[in-house]
Amino acid sequence: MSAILDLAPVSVPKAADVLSAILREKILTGQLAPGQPLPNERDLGTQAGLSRASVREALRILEGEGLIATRTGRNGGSEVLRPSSASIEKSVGIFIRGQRIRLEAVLEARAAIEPPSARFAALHRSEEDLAALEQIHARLEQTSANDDIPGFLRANLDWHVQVVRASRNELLIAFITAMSQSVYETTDLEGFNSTQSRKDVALAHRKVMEAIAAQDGDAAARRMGRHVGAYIDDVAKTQTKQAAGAAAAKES
Amino acid sequence: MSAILDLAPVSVPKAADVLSAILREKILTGQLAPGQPLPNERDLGTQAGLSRASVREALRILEGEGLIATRTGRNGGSEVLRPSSASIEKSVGIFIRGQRIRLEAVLEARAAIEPPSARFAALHRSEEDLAALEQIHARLEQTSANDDIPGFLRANLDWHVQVVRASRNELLIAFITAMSQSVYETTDLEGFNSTQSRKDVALAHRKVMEAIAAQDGDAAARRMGRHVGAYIDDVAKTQTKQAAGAAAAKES
DNA sequence: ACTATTAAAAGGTCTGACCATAGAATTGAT
DNA sequence: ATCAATTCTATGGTCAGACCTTTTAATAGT
Repeated sequence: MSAILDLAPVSVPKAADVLSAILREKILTGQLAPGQPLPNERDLGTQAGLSRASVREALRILEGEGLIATRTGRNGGSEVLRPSSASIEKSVGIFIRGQRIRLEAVLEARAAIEPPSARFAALHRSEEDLAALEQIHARLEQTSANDDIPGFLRANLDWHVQVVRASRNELLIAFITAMSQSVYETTDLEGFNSTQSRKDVALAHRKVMEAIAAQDGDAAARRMGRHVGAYIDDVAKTQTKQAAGAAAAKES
Repeated sequence: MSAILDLAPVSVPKAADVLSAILREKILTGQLAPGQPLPNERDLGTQAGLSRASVREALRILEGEGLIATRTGRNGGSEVLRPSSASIEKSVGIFIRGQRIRLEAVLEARAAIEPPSARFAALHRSEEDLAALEQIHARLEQTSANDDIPGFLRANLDWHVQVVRASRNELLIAFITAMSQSVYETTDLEGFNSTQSRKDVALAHRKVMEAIAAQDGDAAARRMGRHVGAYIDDVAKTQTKQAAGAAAAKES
């Protein structure tokens, strides 16, 4: 007969996962500080009692998480990195593309984050933040005057990111940056075809900047809210028009 | 003599990166649909003209990005996954830990996202959403009555996540979920020691739920804003008290 | 028809070799 | 002594092939 042991399904973790988990923990707890070099792959294998192949898989995992960087050549090897928002941006980008998130949903999320961010920006902004905003705004007006639509879109997005930067909240910055990338890639440029619409954007930005400069959080949040709300409406209208256009074209 | 060719620094991408990029593109564009099996590693190597080691590194990268899953055994192999918010949660968690983001900053970001999310929730919520909220709320009151502080915290966080779920915005859901995990791990439980503070939380939740049920977006956003604002103040106070206590203990 | 055994197909791991790259060390001419 | 060209070497990148482990299909036996 056989005794019933009521064992939980025994997990068989892979060597590379175990090693990467150990190293990840050392990095995240600060035992391995940013800039510090890891032993070379052969030594790591010897120390861990693993083959070089397994060590390499572990390093690849950490590299994918943005925790280390690896260089070839003499004095090469793997170096510990400070985790940046880059991997958040990557995963958000994959999420948006993979889930086929609609542009309106991305804009909606952006619209949710930006007004409170503008409030924080008004409260926390430094003089450098204001200068950066002004510089981007100048670029916005320059590209607008030159009918450089892609440049205008770029400057527009950069301005919004910079507002959030001024909030000094690293998470909000990471989220906005991640979404901006996708917005840039999927935004239709036609919405900015008219000089008037570009002037409206510039004016709204100017009002928000004034509130931020004056450290008036309420006004900054309110004006930003109106601005992004109007923008979403515009996009919706443009897309409706396009859909109508497409339908008309189909009929002919 | 040697002609000047003005070459850009020629990039030497790694085999695994190239292969993973190709497969990633096929997955994200839908050429490889979720559920579909990839060829086995040996075949992939033959098809791509690469060694199995390189193929495995490529698969590991995709696995880390949550794009495929791999099983061992006969009928095993790699299968395409639908990208979920799991990898966003992972990268946000690493970011928070690695950058040593303060709890207040996480709460601040949450406080920024939740009021607009509550507004969307009021506009988009289904009956199922309301039922889910009620159920979590019941758990909150149950754990509160039992002085089950960890359970109360869990129910509390779950409720906030569920509100955002009702917003139907996948990105906001992903962000909130990601942050909640970190909040749960780092929140000090002392803030909920008093029966009164727990009752305050329950009451605030009730008010928000009423607004969401009534599809009153403005009220939902306003009430949620007050609730999370009060919560942040509480945390700040608790931490100040703790700091004072630590200082006093030091002096003695 | 059911159970136990065996076989096969897949991923997981290891070994050891060799290639490619980048910086260090050496050499040699001025 | 200095600088430029050359050679060397430490490191990651790649490959080939073997073997182990896990899972399930196929088979044999009752």
